[in-house]
Amino acid sequence: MADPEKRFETIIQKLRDNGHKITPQRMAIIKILAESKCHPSVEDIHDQIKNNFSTMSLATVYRNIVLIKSLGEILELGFPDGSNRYDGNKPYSHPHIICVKCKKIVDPDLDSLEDLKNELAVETNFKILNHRLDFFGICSNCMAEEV
Amino acid sequence: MADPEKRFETIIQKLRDNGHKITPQRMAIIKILAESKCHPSVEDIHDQIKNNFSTMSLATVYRNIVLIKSLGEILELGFPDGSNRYDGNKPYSHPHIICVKCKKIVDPDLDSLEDLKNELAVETNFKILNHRLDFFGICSNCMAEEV
DNA sequence: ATGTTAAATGAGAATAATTATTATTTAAGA
DNA sequence: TCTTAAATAATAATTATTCTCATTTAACAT
Repeated sequence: MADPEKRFETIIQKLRDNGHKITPQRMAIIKILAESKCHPSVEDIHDQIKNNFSTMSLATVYRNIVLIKSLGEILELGFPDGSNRYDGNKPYSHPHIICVKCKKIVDPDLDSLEDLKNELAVETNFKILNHRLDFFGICSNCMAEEV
Repeated sequence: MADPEKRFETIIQKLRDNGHKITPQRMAIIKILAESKCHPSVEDIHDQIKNNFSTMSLATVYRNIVLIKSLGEILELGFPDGSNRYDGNKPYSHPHIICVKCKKIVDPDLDSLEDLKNELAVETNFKILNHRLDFFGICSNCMAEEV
């Protein structure tokens, strides 16, 4: 996991470089995205900020996510049930493993992913650009709780 | 790819076994899902059937997909832009590689996927149940077209 | 410091995809 | 053929996201 402070600064700088203003609302959103505890949803972000910023609009969260995504600084994870989750800490393709019980999301390091990509490139002749790899299972904690 | 005829029969039989009626609309939907050319969307299915069945309702397509999904006979692929695609031919987790130019979806055979799963299980201590693996890239055809 | 201006925001309306409702139709077994 | 619960068509309701527009404000110049 990258240092949230550094990620925050990186995103802010990128916005500055592209001529965008740094507003308090924007900073609050980026602070949460830079940390990306548990890959928050738009609602999560909005709820969290509303505690300090009672007038924070949902539209502002959406707008900022679109903007920062267009700069390549957040990764969007869409799920079939329509829930979108965001990761501003590691904004590039990487595998996840998700506990179907407690919904925890873990980022594993998988050395053999390179082998898989090589096999894929050879077999399909595609030029591979990025990926979305999610595994679903039950974490050791939830497994222990099962009787 | 499984034989679409066989897949059709399998799904129909499973519906019968669970006490569901076999209507013409239902059969038309299942016929398309059993083949799953290019993993159709709800709209694709509806449009295709409307040619023969002018009164076919969108809601019926949605309802049948929910039902057949609950019986484990179709795989739902949700994408971040909100588009959901369906595969009733191979209704279990399997990797895809998707051309970002022509949107073609290919199902590769990846022997090294087992190694990856093993590495993952060891590293995370999760009990792995299923997965969603999508690679995005450019197919050889589209690559050739680039100047 | 103050003024200027284009960008950003808040609030609510608009949109689009999906789900629910209800009256009507129909598949399947008696 | 009859009966009945399930399925359908049409449309209303719902929900997540995007748009609109009046207002505010960050950033820059003076």
